[in-house]
Amino acid sequence: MALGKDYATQECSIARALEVVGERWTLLVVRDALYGVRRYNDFLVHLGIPRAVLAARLQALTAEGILEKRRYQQSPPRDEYVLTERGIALWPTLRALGLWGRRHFGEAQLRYFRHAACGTELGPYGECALCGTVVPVEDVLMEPGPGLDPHPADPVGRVLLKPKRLLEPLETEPA
Amino acid sequence: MALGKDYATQECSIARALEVVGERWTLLVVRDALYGVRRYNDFLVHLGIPRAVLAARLQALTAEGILEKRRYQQSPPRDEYVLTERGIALWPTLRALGLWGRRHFGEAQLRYFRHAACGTELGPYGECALCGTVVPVEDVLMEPGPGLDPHPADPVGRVLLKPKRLLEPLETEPA
DNA sequence: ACTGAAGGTTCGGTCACCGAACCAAGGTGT
DNA sequence: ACACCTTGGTTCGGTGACCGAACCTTCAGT
Repeated sequence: MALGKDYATQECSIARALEVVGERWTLLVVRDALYGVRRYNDFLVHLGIPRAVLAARLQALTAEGILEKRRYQQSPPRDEYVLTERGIALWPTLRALGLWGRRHFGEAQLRYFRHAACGTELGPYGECALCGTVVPVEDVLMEPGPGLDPHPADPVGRVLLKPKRLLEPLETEPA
Repeated sequence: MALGKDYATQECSIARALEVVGERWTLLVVRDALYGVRRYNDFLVHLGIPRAVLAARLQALTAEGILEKRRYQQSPPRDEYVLTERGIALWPTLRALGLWGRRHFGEAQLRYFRHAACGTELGPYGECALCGTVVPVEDVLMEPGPGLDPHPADPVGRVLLKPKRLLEPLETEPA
């Protein structure tokens, strides 16, 4: 966990995973990256995370091969953080966690996740019941649900109100 | 998260879930509970967790309705902590997290999870390919794999070397 | 009365997290 | 040329979570 003490005595893949993504904020950064957030400032305003913590998480996730830092313009030099295959592979975990949270602690449907090809809402394991396949992350269409605040304070939240595919980068909005 | 600051600005089931199970050690306690650990001392020696932290986690998980504290003998009064339905529902999350951890950071197979009825190893979503059904947690048989240390230092680890079903309580071994 | 096991609580130290302030590089406006 | 803005950070002091170790309580057995 890169915390004071690791889970040294644990011989367990779950503990290994938590060492990497178990710290505070880490999974929410990955979630935002799945939603298409790529830039430091967008993570910052959407998560409400302290700047220093965000910088540390981005660096750690990059070091672990979950995010990749990529120059997207030369002048002025700007980098974005994009999920690697290893990071994308966290989608089933986040999906399971989100379903559990909604079922047991939240009532309202905040977002729908559909198979982009046919519009069918995904099953609990990210599968499309109609097509009978597990839907690849980039073919998942995310739409706002009835429980979602229609007027979020932060601009990133507003951009995320529009239906879009996972991983598809945020359209940078005009200031 | 019951941490200094919660994920207040997040309107998201994942954030809600992490508020409940996102703290250090929490998911490992739930994992152990799935493995059949029920008693304070067994959690303690198996996790190597500080006593105060364990007490806090058990209390918080009980308050959230994930564990249930249950008197299992009157004299001396002894309580055990058992997963509720809400706690058992975390199995898919832990399964996904464990698979991710093994695939991306650990090599060896530490434990097998099989459908007790037919012996088939579970698929990524806890389904039995042979029977074509999602296997209920209590029908999952856990067996040690080749990567697991055959002589763990702690007694609970030794008991967990024996194949057993999830949720089935540990056989208390003689001192 | 003494000992031991189970299940905690207390305590002082360290380290992660917090918000706010500051910094730097590269445009942009005037 | 100069001020100012945007982006992406780093630094800093304060708070609180986590750490190991020690201590405490209840009850059983002898």
